[in-house]
Amino acid sequence: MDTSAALAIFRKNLEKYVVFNEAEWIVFTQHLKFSLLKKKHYFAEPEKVCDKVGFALTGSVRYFHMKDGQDITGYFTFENEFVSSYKSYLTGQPGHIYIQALDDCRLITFTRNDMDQMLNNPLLAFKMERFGRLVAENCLCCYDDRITSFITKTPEERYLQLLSTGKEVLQRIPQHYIAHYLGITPVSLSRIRRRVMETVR
Amino acid sequence: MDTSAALAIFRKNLEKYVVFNEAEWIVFTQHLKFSLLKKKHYFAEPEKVCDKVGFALTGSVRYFHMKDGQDITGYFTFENEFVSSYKSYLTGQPGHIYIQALDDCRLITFTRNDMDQMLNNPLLAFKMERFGRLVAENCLCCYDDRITSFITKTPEERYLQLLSTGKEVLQRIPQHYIAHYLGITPVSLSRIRRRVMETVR
DNA sequence: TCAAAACGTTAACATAAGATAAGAAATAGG
DNA sequence: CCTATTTCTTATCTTATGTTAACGTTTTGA
Repeated sequence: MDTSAALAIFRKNLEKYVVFNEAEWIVFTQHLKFSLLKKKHYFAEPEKVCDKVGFALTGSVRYFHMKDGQDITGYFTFENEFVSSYKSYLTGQPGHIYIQALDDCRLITFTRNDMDQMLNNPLLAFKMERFGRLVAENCLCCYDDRITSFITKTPEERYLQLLSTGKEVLQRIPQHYIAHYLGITPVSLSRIRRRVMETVR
Repeated sequence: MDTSAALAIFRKNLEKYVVFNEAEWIVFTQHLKFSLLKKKHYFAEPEKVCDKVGFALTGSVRYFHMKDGQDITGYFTFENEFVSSYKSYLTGQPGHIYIQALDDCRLITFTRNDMDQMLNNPLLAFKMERFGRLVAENCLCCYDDRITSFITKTPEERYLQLLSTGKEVLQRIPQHYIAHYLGITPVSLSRIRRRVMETVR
């Protein structure tokens, strides 16, 4: 995949938020950088400000916390999705999470500074405000669903919900990471799976 | 509190997002309505599209789900905060939650239609895009913290965290509502409180 | 003011989850 | 290809939570 093909894919994926005309796209792309995040390397780390957003052309990442020396996975993103310690990016404050590549990731990135420049560039400002709004709003809806599932569902129900939404993309993810994503221990998820299997039978 | 005093308070509270000049403010306020939501009445209900956002001048509201005939509280907001079934407002799809007044609430409201008009009004569009973005981003940070607490903390730790953030405003809220907000049952919260008391002693 | 409803605690019991450890299976990486 | 690591399951034990019900207290609303 060459640079222009990658940009075309990125542009296509942005269309659910905003559509750039040619002039805008030229300026926008001047703020983009390509990078490779190799497997097990970190996109973000605690105590550090995450001043950038990435878009994964290929590869996937894992978001995790460290608590009492234990690594607790909170989220994943996959190809054609954004990657960032979003809260840190937004606030400019140090984040609390690790973001680690599960595979080699080909990324398109822009920094907070780039975004601020674009927000101050009359040619792009309006569209970037809208872009930022729509991304945040979209993200908010996902967060809302997730909080609701913690409030109203049991771990078993959350697991069944995850199965039913059938993100086959989760197939690749080790099960103990998924357990923490569901708010339980790997051992507990293993038991839930057995329970579910026996019930279905 | 008369109308102009109420508007002044609203304006002041919006300043953490955007600052309106006089011309903008005049247009903006033309889209606002005042209303009274009486105690126990609903601002939003499941199956209905919530097409508006409120700002509570006075009063507080409770957000809850119904599951198997049981009422499960997910959130609260208080005076000088926004009220909305935000996801429903954003998507235009029917919501899943009840929003019920805990006290009589004096509200300033605007509809989604009003917002869309303002987003299409050159005088206001840019500022409203930014407003929408900053509100969503701010909300996102709160949601992020909450999800993190479900992933990384025990119910007891979540309760202690809630105490320490010392929102005295929660003092007014019945404890069984807070239990569900923390993702546990009222009986369990009562036991946690006893445990904590005994430990402190 | 008074009866009804809501609220918080406690108890008893059943169930599920956490912690730890062990072992088998799958995977990774040289 | 082979070893080291990772991953998943299972077992045991402990602890926390859910469920239900009872009781006393407080609050509400007519």
